[in-house]
Amino acid sequence: MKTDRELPAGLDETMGWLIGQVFHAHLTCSQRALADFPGTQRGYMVVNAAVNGCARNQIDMAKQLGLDRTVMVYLVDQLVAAGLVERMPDPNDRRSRIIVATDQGRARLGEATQMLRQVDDHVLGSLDADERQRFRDMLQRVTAHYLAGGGDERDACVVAAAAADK
Amino acid sequence: MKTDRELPAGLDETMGWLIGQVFHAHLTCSQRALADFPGTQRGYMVVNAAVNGCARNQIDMAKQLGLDRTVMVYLVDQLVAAGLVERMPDPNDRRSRIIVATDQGRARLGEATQMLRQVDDHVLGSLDADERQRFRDMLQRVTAHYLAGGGDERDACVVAAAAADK
DNA sequence: GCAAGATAATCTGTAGAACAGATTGTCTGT
DNA sequence: ACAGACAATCTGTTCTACAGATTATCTTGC
Repeated sequence: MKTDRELPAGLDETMGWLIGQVFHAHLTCSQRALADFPGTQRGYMVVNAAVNGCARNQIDMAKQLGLDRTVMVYLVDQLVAAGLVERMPDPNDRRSRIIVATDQGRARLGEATQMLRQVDDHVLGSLDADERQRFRDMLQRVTAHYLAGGGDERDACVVAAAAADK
Repeated sequence: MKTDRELPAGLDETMGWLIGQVFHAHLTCSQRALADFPGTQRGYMVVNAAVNGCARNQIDMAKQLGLDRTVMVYLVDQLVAAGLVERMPDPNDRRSRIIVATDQGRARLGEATQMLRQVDDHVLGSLDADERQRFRDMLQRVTAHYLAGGGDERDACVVAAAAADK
């Protein structure tokens, strides 16, 4: 009754398409959930990183989050304007600005995190609790493995190898 | 020795970030694999759909693949120029063009599919064969569930519900 | 102590993609 | 035959990411 729209023939076996669909589903859904959060998903990431305090400065944070340094500028601008974070001058290096979360930022982050949890439950609605845990676990391992391998850099050789045997 | 780059604190629990990382990993890797495939991933999707012949015309195919109709135009343009597909006039409706794959298109699709399989193996390298199968299965179920629910449309209510209890 | 190079943040300009809207040719129903 | 709908295309606008230059600051070598 619901499955009048089926998976496109052939594509349902394509891993890239499947991942893309799930990504898109989660993206659009969380986009709405974070609609009035400055910078939406990326803003959330920055505030989260600020709360955890695991970055020495803007560029360092940008690298950790996989953002462009120039994007970071107006992203932090928005968050500062909304009062969620502050640019603290680094006493040890006057070039650097340390991004610290305000109390309000901490509070908004908590709310947003709860809403995102509901998004997770919605998007992964067809998996039971046990499967969800396994799914998350697999994602973590794949991500860790990818980042450990240096991100994009190593991919080239794989492609070269694949192109070789033709 | 490899894990000098760890998962950012806090974010590693965020489902959206994890999915995004895996998506990005697969995207960039398959982008290189399909570098000389006209239209890269999207071109691949179109040729695949053309081979399966499950679309009545361009717009229908665009809908099935989740592409914009105007994007479809220059995407098919590229593929025609490369000789992978042809725009056949629909004898029943002269407005429509049926997208059919050429022999060359079929061949290139086969090659590309093989390369993408190697990309899958590379990106999911940290999962064993059994886990990979379960992972793909979960993705299929989540995607089917999402598409069956009408894609984006239904998401709004979830967000509304989440926003309500504050 | 100071010139030379590196680095953090910012600003500017540009290239590319996505999308809305108008246009042309065609179909369908009355 | 005429009005409205639809397929494909074209045009123009908007938005975003990114490269490159700029300014202020730090570090190093002499």
